[in-house]
Amino acid sequence: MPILGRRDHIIEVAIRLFCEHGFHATGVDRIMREAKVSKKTLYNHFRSKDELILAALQQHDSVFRNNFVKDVEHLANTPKDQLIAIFDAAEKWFSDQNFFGCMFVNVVGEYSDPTSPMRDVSRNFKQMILRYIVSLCVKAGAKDPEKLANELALLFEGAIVTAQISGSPVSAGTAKNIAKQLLAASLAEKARE
Amino acid sequence: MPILGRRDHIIEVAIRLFCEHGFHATGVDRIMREAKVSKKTLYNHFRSKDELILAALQQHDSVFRNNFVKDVEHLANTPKDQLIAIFDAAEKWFSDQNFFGCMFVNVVGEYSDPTSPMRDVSRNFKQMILRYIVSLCVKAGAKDPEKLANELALLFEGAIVTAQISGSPVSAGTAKNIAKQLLAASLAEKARE
DNA sequence: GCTAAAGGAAACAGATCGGTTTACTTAACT
DNA sequence: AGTTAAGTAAACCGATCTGTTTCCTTTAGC
Repeated sequence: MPILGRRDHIIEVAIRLFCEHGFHATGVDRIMREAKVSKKTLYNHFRSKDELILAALQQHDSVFRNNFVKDVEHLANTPKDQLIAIFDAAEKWFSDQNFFGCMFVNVVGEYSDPTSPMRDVSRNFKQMILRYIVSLCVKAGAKDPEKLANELALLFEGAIVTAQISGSPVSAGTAKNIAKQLLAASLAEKARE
Repeated sequence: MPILGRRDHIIEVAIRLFCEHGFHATGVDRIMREAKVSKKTLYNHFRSKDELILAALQQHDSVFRNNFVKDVEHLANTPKDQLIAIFDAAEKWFSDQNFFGCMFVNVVGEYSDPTSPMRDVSRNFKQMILRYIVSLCVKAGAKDPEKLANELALLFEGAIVTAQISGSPVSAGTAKNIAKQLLAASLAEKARE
């Protein structure tokens, strides 16, 4: 296996284990065993477990972003419809056998120090999602795009956690329903100007 | 210290540490050290760490429920206003120095086995919150109380996680704003009958 | 074909994990 | 006053944790 592929493979395995079992509960021994890689190789690519955690979070950030945006764009064509399609993509995500909630929410539950780099990555991820929703709100012609985007992001967050705890994807539909109302109200207000 | 007081004291310390640092990261040594209790005493009251975790979750369940309902009832008098006051109580909660998100969300991030007793406790907690909101919706005269309650519970969840990650309590206001719209719409639909 | 980097397996280190046991002390009840 | 239950501090257990090191094999480039 090529060198860069090996590093990515370790990260991929680590993401899966961190998502399913958490960060403190996942030891490096298990990661190297499941990645079929020696401990020396693992520590050759990552200086510490914390660095591997950070690399996993950053990788998951970009992979999730790409997949999610792609999903939304395949599910709807106009910005207005895409704002709603966010929750269809969410439902698909929640229905996956390997859905264990949001990795960035889970990591924040294990590292509470606000100066921790893990929390930085989590905050950045959520801000990235928010910026994406803001851009759709602007293109859709919302009255107050920032406000609407914050509301939709909060709905998204609520749907994720509710699905994680209940074990059911129906929360996506609940959130979608509210989103439709908020979007319609925002567009109507704009039209009334 | 009386015997029952000692057990409760251990649980109280455990709850604080589990909330701040997570479950796997908090060792029994640290709990006994901060509770100023010997290891023998701790294992005399709890057969294992898992049993202590469960006891902590159950205790937090009832304490949180009592405090939260009391807060809501002090903040508003009518069921309709109390449904909105949920988010004022939430803002107060988020502003606390010792706010580390919802203990039941955090525990689910560390124990993914759906048959785990920790997840049972979490599901039960969220259902208890939902039933409370349903009862308020019924008393408020909502058109579809179950539906509205599910929506408000999802908003509540979203506000909690958003506050936890962002470190700001403003998400409570965002959720409150949406809640007002949903409640008004539900009551208006009912009146139109 | 030789050199050098990289990987694998496994031993090792020191700390910490959950949990048990021992020896001694405290406090309460008849 | 003497018994008993419950406490403490600390040693101890085996397992596991993150991280390092050793020794040997593979592989790739010149």
